[in-house]
Parts: sequence; C-alpha cells; structure tokens
Amino acid sequence: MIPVTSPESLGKVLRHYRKNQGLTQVEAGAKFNLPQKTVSTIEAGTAGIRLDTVFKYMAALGLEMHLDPRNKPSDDEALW
Amino acid sequence: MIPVTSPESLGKVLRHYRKNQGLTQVEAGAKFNLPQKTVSTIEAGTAGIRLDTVFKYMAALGLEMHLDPRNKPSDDEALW
DNA sequence: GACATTTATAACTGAACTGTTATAATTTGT
DNA sequence: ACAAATTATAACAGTTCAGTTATAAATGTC
Repeated sequence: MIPVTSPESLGKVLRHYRKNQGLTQVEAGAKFNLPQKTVSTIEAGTAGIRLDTVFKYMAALGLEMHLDPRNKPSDDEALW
Repeated sequence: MIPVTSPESLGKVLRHYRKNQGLTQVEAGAKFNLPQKTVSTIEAGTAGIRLDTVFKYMAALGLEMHLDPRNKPSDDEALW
C-alpha cells in the first residue's frame, strides 16, 4: 500500500512485485516484448520513461494502478 | 477506486479529479509549469507521455498512486 | 575464489515527447 | 443563437526515449 509519487518510488515498487514473483528482468519483460534494458531503466526510476512502457510492464506483472488524494484523512471518503 | 491499466483510463481519472476541484487545464498545469497543451495531452490518454510529466500533474492535483495485483481476491491480502 | 546468473550501461537509429507560441474547435452560460 | 471561456490541435527546435546488440558490473552459488 506504499504511496507512489515519483518515478523512483514506482521503480522500487515494481521491482518489489517482480521479485515477489520470482522473475528476472528478462522473464518479466518478455511477456510484453520489453527488452531487459528497458525493464532495468523502469526499475531504476528514470524520469522520462514513457507511460505506455510502464503500463506494459505493469501488465506483465499483473498489476493495476489506483489514484487517491494525498493525505487521505480516512478511507471512507470515496470520490467515485 | 477505478482501476487504471492504460494511458486512456489514467487520463480519464485525472480529468475527473481536476474537474472535481473546479480547475481548468491552465490552472491545474500552472502549479507545476505544465502548459495547457501538455495537460490536454495527458488527459487525452496519449500513450507516449513521459512518466515524470504524469507525476508532475498528479502532484498538481494532490494525488498519489498505488499499485495492486489485478483481480485482487480480497482486500486483506497485504503484500507489504 | 571461481563460475554462472542477473542487472546496469553503452552506441546507434528512428520516433515521439516537452516547451513555446499560436490558432482552431468545442463547450458553457446568458 | 452569441459571446466568453475552455480545450484540442499545429509547427518548430531541442531532448530523450524504445529497440537492438553488445559488454561491463554486480550478485549469488558452490
């Protein structure tokens, strides 16, 4: 449930999930034709990575994203 | 709590939050020096937008991101 | 310590972004 | 329906990515 607010923190979270699944960068990237180099770049937190590349990698790891207000006072403050 | 898995859905959610705050694209973008054109591009769901640009815009709207496994069976399956 | 696996880094090309400025198209309110 | 406000689109220059291939560095195992 770690909040992600930067390319760096996103890279760390993605790496965490990948390792949790016992995958190497090559294995994880192969699912969506991302070369190992690109996976490395994503996890390193490079600022300029393209959004579609990130979503491909999230798909490879079976992840989805949620957006929430920062400093959310309580969880029952639904906006949708 | 809508799950985001593509640039398109991300753009829609960001637009939703912006309008909820009563901001125009110019007003929201100005907080982080993003020109109106860039905000429009983000909300339109352009695939190749750069990740740092997205995070700037999220910061302008006071949002943070969370990653979760897709088809999460139950909410008490914490991984962290 | 040596070997094998995994990850980081490099050079090159083509493609597409951001920022800037400006204008067209659309939406909103009266 | 008109005017004002908002959003979408365009051209240009500069920057940087993705992909490919290859290699260096780091990590882990015996």
